[in-house]
Amino acid sequence: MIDKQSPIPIYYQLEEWVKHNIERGEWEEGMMIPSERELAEKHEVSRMTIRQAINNLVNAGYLSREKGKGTFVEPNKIEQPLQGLTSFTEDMEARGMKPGARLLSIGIVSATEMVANRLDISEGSQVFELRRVRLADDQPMALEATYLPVELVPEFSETIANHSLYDYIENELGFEVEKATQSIEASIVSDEERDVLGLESGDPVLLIERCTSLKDGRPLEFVKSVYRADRYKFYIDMNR
Amino acid sequence: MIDKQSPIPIYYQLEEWVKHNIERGEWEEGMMIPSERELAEKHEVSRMTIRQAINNLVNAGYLSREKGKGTFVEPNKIEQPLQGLTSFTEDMEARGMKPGARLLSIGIVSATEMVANRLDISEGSQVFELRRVRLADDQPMALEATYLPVELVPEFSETIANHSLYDYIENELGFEVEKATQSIEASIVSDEERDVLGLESGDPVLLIERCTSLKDGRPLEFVKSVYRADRYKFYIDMNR
DNA sequence: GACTTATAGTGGTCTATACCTTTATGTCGT
DNA sequence: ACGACATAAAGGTATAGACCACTATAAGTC
Repeated sequence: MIDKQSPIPIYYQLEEWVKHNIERGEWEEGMMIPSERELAEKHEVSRMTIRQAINNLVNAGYLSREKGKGTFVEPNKIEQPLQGLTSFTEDMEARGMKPGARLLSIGIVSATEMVANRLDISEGSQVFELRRVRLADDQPMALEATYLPVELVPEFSETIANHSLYDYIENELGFEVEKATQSIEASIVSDEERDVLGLESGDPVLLIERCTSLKDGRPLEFVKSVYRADRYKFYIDMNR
Repeated sequence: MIDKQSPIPIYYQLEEWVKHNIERGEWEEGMMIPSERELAEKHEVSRMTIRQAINNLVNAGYLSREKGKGTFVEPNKIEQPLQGLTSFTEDMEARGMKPGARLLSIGIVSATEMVANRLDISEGSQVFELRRVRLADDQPMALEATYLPVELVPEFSETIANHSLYDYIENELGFEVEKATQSIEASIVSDEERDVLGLESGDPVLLIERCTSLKDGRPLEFVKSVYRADRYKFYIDMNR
């Protein structure tokens, strides 16, 4: 179960073991897990070691502690990881709609001042540009322009663009997506956007900009979206 | 500096001391802080104790560790703690504007269907209603209506309303604010909102709804806001 | 029966120590 | 001058034990 000779830290092995118990339903939601002292004895490790494992799982939201009572399994962490960074596809599926896309253009362009600023590169650098109309249940939902520095994405095709960008980046390129900064504002649809979104002049839209960064801090992606306000509402959960 | 007799945990006192050093500029951004062993000796505590303090600060984003190198001060965490749940006041201050409010109405009303739903109470229940025009640098920024179940807020006055609601709830009433769910959408200003916000017909606005809950799950507050889109942009940071 | 008091079990804090890996630097031999 | 090796210092992991604060329960008292 736990291999003390392994180069993998014991506390990490314990984390995986606990998560396994939760995911396999061995330990049900709301249930009190064995006490730290019990677990320490069972695995023949120090209590501090089991505490380190539990600490990490509490921080990750799998468990919660209650002084004097015990440690308990928190409800459904299944969909929680999506809470933060979701792709359009994930977002639409969560809303029970069929996601889709219509390609407007794809290619390499010179970064405008705005794009260069957001991606922290020099103006005029080459960037991949991907412009799409995003569909929900085959109806236009948003107009989306994605920009990626060419250095980070050696090969880029339409095929890749239509699959999960995050999956491609994390699994194929081995980069770790760390965080994103979004800005959301309201506006009136512009003349160029109007027809492709199927709107009338004066209709409101939601402008969303997103900058995604890698774990090492390098900007990875800049996305500028224009959502139909009559069909899209942005939801966000926050903790104190 | 550190009081070992205090009921406040030593690691927490150390956290405050480190944060103090950072905020006072004693330890500059990017600088390596003294090693764990040095700090442990200086404060006459165990290395594990100083590590607990540093761990918490690393999780909070104040510091970062690099194995074999040292522990370093991360850049500007000044506005970061507000990342999650911010009041209008905190929000405006973070933007470098002077927050203010003009009271429109305050009192107890019967919950409409929408308010009752959000606060998880029966329709027609009594709720506190607080309607204000929110000002930034003395200019109208948003129209805000706040609803609170009467059971949770025994006494409520205009004075309290003008101070920090969260502080009042956490410190005076002893409730712990846990999380909030927000929805954000774009719209066109309505006729009733137009004049009080100083807008013209057809101007875009950002509609924000927020439901705040206590740690025990009970809904605490429902806020419906209408922000001027020309002055307000919503920012949100997310982690994967 | 109702209240108080002990008691055991829980997580929370803290110590002192040991040994590991990673990083940077200096020293020696060539 | 260059490379190989030793060394020091940093954070990372782990131990065994101690005591504290809080919670629930059982035992005792009125």
